[in-house]
Amino acid sequence: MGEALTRNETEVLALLRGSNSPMTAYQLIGRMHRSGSAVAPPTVYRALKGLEVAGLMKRIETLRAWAQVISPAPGVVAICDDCGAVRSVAAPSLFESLHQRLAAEGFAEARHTIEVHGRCGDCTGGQA
Amino acid sequence: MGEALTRNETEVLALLRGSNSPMTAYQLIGRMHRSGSAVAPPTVYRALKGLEVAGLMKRIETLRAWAQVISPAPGVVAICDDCGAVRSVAAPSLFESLHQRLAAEGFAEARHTIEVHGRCGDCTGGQA
DNA sequence: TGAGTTATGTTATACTATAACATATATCAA
DNA sequence: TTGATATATGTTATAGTATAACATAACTCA
Repeated sequence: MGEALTRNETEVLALLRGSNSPMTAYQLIGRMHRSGSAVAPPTVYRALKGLEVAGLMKRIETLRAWAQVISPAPGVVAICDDCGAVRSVAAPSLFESLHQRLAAEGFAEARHTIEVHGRCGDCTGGQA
Repeated sequence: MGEALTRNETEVLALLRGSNSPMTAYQLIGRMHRSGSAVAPPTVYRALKGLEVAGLMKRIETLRAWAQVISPAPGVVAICDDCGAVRSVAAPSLFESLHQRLAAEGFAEARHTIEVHGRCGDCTGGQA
């Protein structure tokens, strides 16, 4: 467990850590070019995949972009359409009730994607 | 309300109705070509957008494909990885608890995407 | 040494989606 | 009937996202 990251994975992770919001694969490629690593798409897609498997990143499906996420386990991804920030929020009871609901339909879950767009607390200034 | 569908929208909807599983935009284009309408991508993307606005279809983000959906309101999309079938399941209490959970974080929701992959009842043969 | 494995590099191409502009068709008021 | 407006469609080109396939390097360890 906890495999060491490769050189490319480390570089991609650092870029995403330094970004407040998700980046597309091609934004990452652009950044890497500017910083001297002239990588091709497969390089960054490989790194993204490795980081995803390691649980360090997620593809944000609704943005077709990639974000570093902290949360382990399945979480709810909250995406601020204002500042771009992405947070993964734990919600075990929610997943439990989702499980109940789907089991009632005879559906056996394997993988969840829950993304919510809106405005984060910082951007609403408190008035949700 | 209930605007009439355009010719292209009608054709795209008919194709999706006839399909058990979601189709990509380019699969739709291919089908339409074979049936005599030599449409270009913007044509089908426009139709898809119109149908989505009308609440008749959804883009399945995790599949990058489009599916006819019945359910009104926000629902949970259950996708069978075996047979490809997509169902939209109502789950009002789930959305309510999701709302509570996010409000507690100061997050003001605007739009949800909930997609669950797994195996449907037909494919598990009952044993979930 | 050399066989196996993992990471990387490289080229090309597939797949998904939209911009921008052109044309047609419908509606309706003057 | 004309023309103003709006809506639908067509057309060409291109942007943006992702992977296949093959080549090379580097590492490990029997």
